[in-house]
Amino acid sequence: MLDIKFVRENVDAVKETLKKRGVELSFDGFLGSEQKRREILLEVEDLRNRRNVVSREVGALKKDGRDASAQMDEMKGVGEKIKALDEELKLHEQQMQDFLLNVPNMLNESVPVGADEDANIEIRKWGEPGEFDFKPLNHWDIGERHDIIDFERATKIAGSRFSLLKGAGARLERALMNFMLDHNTEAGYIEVFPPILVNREAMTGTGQLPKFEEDLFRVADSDFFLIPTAEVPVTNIHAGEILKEDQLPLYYTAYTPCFRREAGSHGKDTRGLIRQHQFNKVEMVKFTRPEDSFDELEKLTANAEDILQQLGLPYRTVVLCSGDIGFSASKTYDIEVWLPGQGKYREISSCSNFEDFQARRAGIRFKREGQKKTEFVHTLNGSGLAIGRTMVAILENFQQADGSVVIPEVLRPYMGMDQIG
RNA sequence: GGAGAGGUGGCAGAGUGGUUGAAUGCGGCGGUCUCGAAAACCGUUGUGCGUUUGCGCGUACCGGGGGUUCGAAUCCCCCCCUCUCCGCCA
Repeated sequence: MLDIKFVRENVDAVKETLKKRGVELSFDGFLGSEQKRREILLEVEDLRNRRNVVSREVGALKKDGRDASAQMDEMKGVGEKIKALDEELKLHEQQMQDFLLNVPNMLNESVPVGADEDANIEIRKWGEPGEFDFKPLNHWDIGERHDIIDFERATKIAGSRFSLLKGAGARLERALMNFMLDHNTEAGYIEVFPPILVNREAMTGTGQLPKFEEDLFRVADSDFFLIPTAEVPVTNIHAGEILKEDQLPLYYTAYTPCFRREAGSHGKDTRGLIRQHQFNKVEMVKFTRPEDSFDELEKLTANAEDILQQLGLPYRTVVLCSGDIGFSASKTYDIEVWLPGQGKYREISSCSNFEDFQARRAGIRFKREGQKKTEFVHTLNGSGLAIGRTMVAILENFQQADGSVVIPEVLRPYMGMDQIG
């Protein structure tokens, strides 16, 4: 959420950002309503003040055993008046809130302007796509061949966009999970295991609600939602808290399953593990001081990249353009891993700085040493990494002519084997 | 699911209609003392919003919402949550 004062004083800049993002949003009534809100507030607080003063008088008079009926009569109608104004005020405040909750974050000036992912800019590349002297298979073919991924039975159990991992496949999933958590823990992240069902408030705090409810699974007859990413419960760990400056920066890492409706992606990635309703991910979340957040974004991204380097998977890093970046983010790097089966780079991690956008929604603040006033922290998060897609990358990149798949060195202690097949 | 208890400041814990933003203790911060520290003593210590160049002032907040009243942490109604016991259960 943007600061209402900021929006009031920077309407043109906000409109410019909306344009860059390709978002249509009407400001009609916003400024007038905001003006009106403050006028009413002034009036109603004045009335309250009067009531408080007179009521105190009444108390003093009665204590002395004197008559206070004149004062009491004077205040008779004031309560009603306050109530009426309060109602009007609430209406305006609700309008402000509804509006602000649907305004996306401002963009960092380094974000390239563009309509869609074609305008994203590659800023780094690591490793070279391997040469194969045979036609590399898709991961689903490899999975089938070794009987480690079973899509048919998963469909029977749940439906499309679900998968059943078996044997070395299930083992690889678990190995990746543990390897990533260990990696991040060594990098200074605190491991947590949060609830994966969260309430509406938490979803609003990180920005999934109210705008993107159709992307989420909601549990029937309750107001619980299945998390689409660990970002939601982990960022909300400190919702409504005031942290001390010396607690920052705060790093967390969490493995969780993630659940997404994929409502708008019919026909995309219908085969394989790339786009699932349920997938596993290890996530990193940071809480930082405002002045540190962009340095921390670089470090966060580097940390995610390091996982790919240790696994020996070629990747490139792109900075998302204004039309492709998410609602809550100020700046985002996507890390894309090379997939020989598809012959292209695919997103495997998304690392974002949200600045104070989520912190304002969720009420995550901190106080500087010796300072009285509180400030919003900056929040960041990034995948480290999406586990299913990492499995895809390993199967496709390390497949051999004989059909076997070589397990990366760093995973072998976790896998208990050197190769699959 | 059944029965009961309870939700007050960072924590513990008073407060049942009139300067109570809230006693007291602990913790935190500042100071006195000390070579230094501990102890002791003194002082200080919530957040949001509005307003003001600033000091400040005003207002709201004692789980949430509504009601009674000149006035509510205190009375009434509804809701939520937590805890204990029983039942069930990984």
